[in-house]
Amino acid sequence: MVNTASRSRRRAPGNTQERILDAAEALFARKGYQATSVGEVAGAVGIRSPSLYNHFRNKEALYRAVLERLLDRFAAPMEALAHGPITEERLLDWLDTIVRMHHANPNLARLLQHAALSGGPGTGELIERFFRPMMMRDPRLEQPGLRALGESGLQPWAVMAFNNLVMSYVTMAPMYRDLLGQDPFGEEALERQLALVRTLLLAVLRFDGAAGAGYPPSPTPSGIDEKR
Amino acid sequence: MVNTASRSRRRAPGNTQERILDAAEALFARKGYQATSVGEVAGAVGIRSPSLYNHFRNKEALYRAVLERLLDRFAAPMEALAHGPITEERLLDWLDTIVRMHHANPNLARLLQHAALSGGPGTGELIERFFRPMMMRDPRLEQPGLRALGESGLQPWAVMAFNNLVMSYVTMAPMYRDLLGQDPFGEEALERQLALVRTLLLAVLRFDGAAGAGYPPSPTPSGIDEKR
DNA sequence: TCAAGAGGCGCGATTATTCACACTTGGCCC
DNA sequence: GGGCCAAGTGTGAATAATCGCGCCTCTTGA
Repeated sequence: MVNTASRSRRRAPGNTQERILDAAEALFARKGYQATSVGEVAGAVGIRSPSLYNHFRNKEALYRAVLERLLDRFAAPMEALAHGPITEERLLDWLDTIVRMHHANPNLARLLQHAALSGGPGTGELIERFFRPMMMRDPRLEQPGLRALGESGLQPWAVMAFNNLVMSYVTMAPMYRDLLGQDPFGEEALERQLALVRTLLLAVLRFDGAAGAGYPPSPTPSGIDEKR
Repeated sequence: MVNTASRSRRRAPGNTQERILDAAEALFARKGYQATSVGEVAGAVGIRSPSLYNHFRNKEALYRAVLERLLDRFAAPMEALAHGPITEERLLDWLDTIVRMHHANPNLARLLQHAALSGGPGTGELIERFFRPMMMRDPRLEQPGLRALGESGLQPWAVMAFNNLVMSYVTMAPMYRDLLGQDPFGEEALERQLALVRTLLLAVLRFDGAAGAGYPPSPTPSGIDEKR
């Protein structure tokens, strides 16, 4: 479908727009929206910043394009989990899928984390499009253990917890790199993270009544400085 | 000369240095090191940026002072957990404590998250002083379920997971504020988070064999307990 | 009277963005 | 083929704003 008949001269090795998006994604993910300069992005691509404006109206448009591309990448696999009854093994599948997605492409989690901390353009849409769908109280919880979850009103909290668990692995990984003595994004680490997360889910499901409000109102260990 | 305009009493409640630290902490926590300008900090305090240099040598020194103060606040309660044998209920206490600490003062978690994503001054020290101590393979695991954890080499991974879980609650909370229909930093939310996290820990401890050996897609080729 | 601390001024660098301009193309007419 | 133009994509120079930060003066509480 793509012609690209003649080999480009010394001009553009590939689609510049795509290369800008790649570079911008990496930089926005690492430094956030504000701390990333368009000159930096341009430099990473190998052009000067004014040239970048031939492809994107401004910095914000570039950022939104990056977001859009990332959300699209995640949309399809998530959609697949959206139909049919929810069983234990389907929950495991869901976990498995998002762990692998974030592992294979950590930048969405990083951008979401930046947005959660600092805000920035499009944060509202981000919430609506990425978080809202997975937080809606789901009437499809059919198994007894799962139904308890849904009816106790705990479901969104549990979803949040597991989602945080998965995303923070990606966003905090650099901190643990040395401590673990293993590349957090290697194959072996992925398997370990998968096993751990799966174990947690199974454990909490089996635990059952767990969800119930039957928890002692916290013993309050030692003094914790409140804000003055 | 004439432009006096006669400001209000310039005697502030506490000394200016403290107020600068407060403002800087809030801003660094929200926007990160690079994206925060000293003018912004000064503005929040109610002074001009050159005045700020009467109290801190430069931006980096200010940032490090903020870090220092935060680490100090967390040091004492953490220290309390550092001695004696580790039992199930002591683990629960530990979780309880750090959840409450982060809840009462979310800024350390936010700064750590920024540092994990973008680096910045003092990131190395942050790792050594905050993460290293809690990641060291602990010989004090005495209960059978816990011993399995330690000997399987899974301990650091489990610690990381629970720490991530607690910290990401703080750093991601803004995203969920609307979705949960509740202030994530209110009293009620704290209790809920405490119950959830405690349930998770108990569940995974009870789950036992949890170590992961029994999981199909996780071969776990053994022998990872080596430390680099 | 004195020093701590606040503010005005300003330098040099960097920011996002615009503009005028060069060059390389593919397509079209002759 | 050659001539020609429009579109696309690159550039350096220039804009105004903001950045971190040093210098120097003035106010103020002790």
